[in-house]
Amino acid sequence: MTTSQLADRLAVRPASVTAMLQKLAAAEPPLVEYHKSRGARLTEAGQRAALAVVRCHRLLELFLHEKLGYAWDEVHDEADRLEHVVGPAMVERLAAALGHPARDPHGHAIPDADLTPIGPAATLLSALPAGCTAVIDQARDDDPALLRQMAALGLLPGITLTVLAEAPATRVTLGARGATPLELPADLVARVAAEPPEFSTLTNRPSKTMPASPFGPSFF
Amino acid sequence: MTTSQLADRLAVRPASVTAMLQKLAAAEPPLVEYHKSRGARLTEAGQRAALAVVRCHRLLELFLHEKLGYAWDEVHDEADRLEHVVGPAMVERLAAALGHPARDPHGHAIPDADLTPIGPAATLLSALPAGCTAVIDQARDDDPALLRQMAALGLLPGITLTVLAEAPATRVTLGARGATPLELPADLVARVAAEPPEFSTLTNRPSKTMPASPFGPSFF
DNA sequence: TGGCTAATTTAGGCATGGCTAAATCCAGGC
DNA sequence: GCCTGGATTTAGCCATGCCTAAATTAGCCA
Repeated sequence: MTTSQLADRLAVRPASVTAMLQKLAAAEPPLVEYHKSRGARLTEAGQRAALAVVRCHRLLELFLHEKLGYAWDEVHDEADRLEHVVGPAMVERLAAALGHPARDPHGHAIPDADLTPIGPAATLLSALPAGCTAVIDQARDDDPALLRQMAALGLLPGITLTVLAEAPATRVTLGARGATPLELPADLVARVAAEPPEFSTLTNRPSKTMPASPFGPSFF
Repeated sequence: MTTSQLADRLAVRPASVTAMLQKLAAAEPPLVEYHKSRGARLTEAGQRAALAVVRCHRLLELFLHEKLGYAWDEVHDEADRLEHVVGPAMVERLAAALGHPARDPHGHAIPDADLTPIGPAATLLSALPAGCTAVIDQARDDDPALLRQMAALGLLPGITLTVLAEAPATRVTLGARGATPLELPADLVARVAAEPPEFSTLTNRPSKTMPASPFGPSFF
């Protein structure tokens, strides 16, 4: 990662990134390996620290959705604030209370307690060739409007779709066959990933109901 | 409240208190009414802000105990960190998930959603006259050792006790009558409050089991 | 009323994590 | 091999919330 890539992602000035990278590289143990004017990369320790935060964030998202009845487009911001103060003990209690889940409400893998690195994401819808059949795997969690749009279209993790055309616009059919074709917006197909049915661990498990949790929180 | 009283309670230097009081008094709306060199007092808005934090803190404590299986002496610190980042929506969802409870695990009243001020606490055990029968009402939540000691003695909110003697040490019997007398440490009786049975809303409701939650979290 | 002591406030620092502006670096084009 | 422009780093500020040390205030007693 270069300094400016990080600055863009974090919506922060490059100078601030430089300062923070220097600090993280000087930490004990160092969390990044930093080569002046040349970019930085996570160390082993840095990757574990990052995975711990990701684990916490995703468990919180699932908790807010499953146990408190939040809609799947509302959980990200709350989790973002909570993730930095939730202690390790609470993370594990949350995991236990949720049954040590493998995925958050958006389909993202939840790192296990050992902080094993998680594999690469599935393929973006925008990269699927026409004729291809795939299972929705995950969607970015930081754009509520995207998530609401997906819910409205019935485009949820676990749903199977078939690509009819990729240009000029992505046209797909949902479900098995014969359903009415949908035209998917370009910004959507660039931020939703899918997998071949034979790879998906979500197939035919159309997630209780990501959007609004109409049944209410599970412990009422 | 004077500056030094606040400094003591907050374990902070008086100079820091002065600075913060000036800031809170200058806030819009002002949260404290501050008279230079003369002390400060909460404004209406300040009291509401404080009650909102207390409500959040106590709901979190109850949540951690009831839903995540924390022991009652472990919840305070976690709640202290969480209370400042939990948003208003989550507070109300927690309240709903817990059934809009009136008390936290230590017996403290939870302010309602309207932030109605809560009444004065019950009487300290140390102030009960010999011969008096009372129901344990609440205990300070910020001292895990005290809470563990109470649990070990069976001194839980809702438990009825009778004071046999107040000096030189407080001796009590727990439960109805005839039980073996207990001698209570001075630091304990100064931090646990009780009420006359006819005032208590906890009578004969010896709280499922404050200490360890042996049945595990309620939604397993 | 003067003065003394304790309480309080002011003045000036430190660390965090952001910022801008200015210097420096470096890679590609000539 | 230079030179130039974008990327990067440095230098120097700002706000927060805490600190210490010094000045000030206030209340009490003679």
